Amino acid sequence: MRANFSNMDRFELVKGVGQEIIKESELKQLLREKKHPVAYDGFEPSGLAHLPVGVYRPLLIKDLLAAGVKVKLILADSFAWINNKFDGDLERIRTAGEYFVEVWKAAGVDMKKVEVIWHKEFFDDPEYWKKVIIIARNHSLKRTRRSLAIAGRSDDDSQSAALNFYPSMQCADIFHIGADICQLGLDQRKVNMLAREIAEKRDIVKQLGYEGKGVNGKPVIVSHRMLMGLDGPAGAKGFDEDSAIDRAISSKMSKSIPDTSIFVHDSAEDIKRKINSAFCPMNTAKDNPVLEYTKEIIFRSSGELEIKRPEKFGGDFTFSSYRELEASYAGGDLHPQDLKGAVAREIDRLVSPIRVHFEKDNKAARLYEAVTNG
RNA sequence: CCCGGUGUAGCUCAAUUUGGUAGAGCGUUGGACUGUAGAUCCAAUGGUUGCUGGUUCAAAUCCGGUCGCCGGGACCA
Repeated sequence: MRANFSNMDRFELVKGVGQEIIKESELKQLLREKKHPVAYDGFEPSGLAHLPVGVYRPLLIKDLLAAGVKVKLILADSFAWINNKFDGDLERIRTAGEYFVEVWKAAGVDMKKVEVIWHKEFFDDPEYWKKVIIIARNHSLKRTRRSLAIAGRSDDDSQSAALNFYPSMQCADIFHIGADICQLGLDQRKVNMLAREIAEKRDIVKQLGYEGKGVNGKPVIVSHRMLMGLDGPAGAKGFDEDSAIDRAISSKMSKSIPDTSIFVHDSAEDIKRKINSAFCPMNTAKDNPVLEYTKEIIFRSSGELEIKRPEKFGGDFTFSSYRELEASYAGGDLHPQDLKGAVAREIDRLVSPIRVHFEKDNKAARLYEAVTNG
């Protein structure tokens, strides 16, 4: 990897990670001002690692690291506990968290450069709770409910009251770790926006100990894309007022729907079968999950893609950029079935080291076992 | 703790009033059509009716008990 990136290169790298950036001008400024700004991502340990978490996120982390960004990863064990994951058993939640760390190691992330934070540490810190309350004091209950972005608005009232702590806590995380960049999924944008709004008050920023962080005491938001499920775009489910964002979130690949997800433990045959049955309209680049994986995963990881196909369909061909491939596909020169073959092969190439690690390594196998039976 | 509602196929629900061993849509699988998928058409797959005891020739249905979920209320010295 090259050692000296220009600020413009660094900007392009970070920009490439985000589907939405609030705001680009601030990101530019941040990268100018700080050689090693802090970005954070966090999530609740639960279930098995699928493509977005097990393969895509590691690729994004690598890009951030390459841009000189310091990456902090919050394993939201206490959030999972509040949410009653694993029957509220913190030990099992922690095991699930360790499993994910193991996934990223196997995916080739240099975990020495990534700071892993267990949220439970904050949970036990009175200073953290002070920040949670300061944030809660500075926005309305209505705003908190809006930030939750729970699908199916009609039964919002029957949700656990504990969920109301989420937004204030998640915001507090940002200030508590002094994150310059909120690098979470697009589905988390509302909470990040809330943090920006709260950060507009100077005295609050001071109380939260966030002075000098972000840009002018405000965090920059770099929301990464939600990879689509294998079955393609879904209708809007009410996650956001913006219909495009709503659809993007509604269409995301979900761990809880195994048939539309690829997991890092899937065999080459599984992957082939799943990709082959994926939604993939001919000549159409928009809302096409297979093309999305091609762009976001394959080209992000290797920079070229070889298509193998019978002579009668044009013979083998190697694309050296996504742009080139998309044009060919949109023009009808590249057939979906030929693309699928190549995509399945390349996804397996990325998944197989992880899959094998969890089969061969004793510690990893034990974690996998524990999460599977959890 | 009390009152009410509810529990039926993987999912959403019907059949309970007038007992006769369960249906639909969606999903899943296969086929047709496309050199992929989807859409469309055809076919198949689907359930110890929460659990338990009883009444009856016969119980998803009636009666008792029990468990889970949802809503409301009471208690708050």
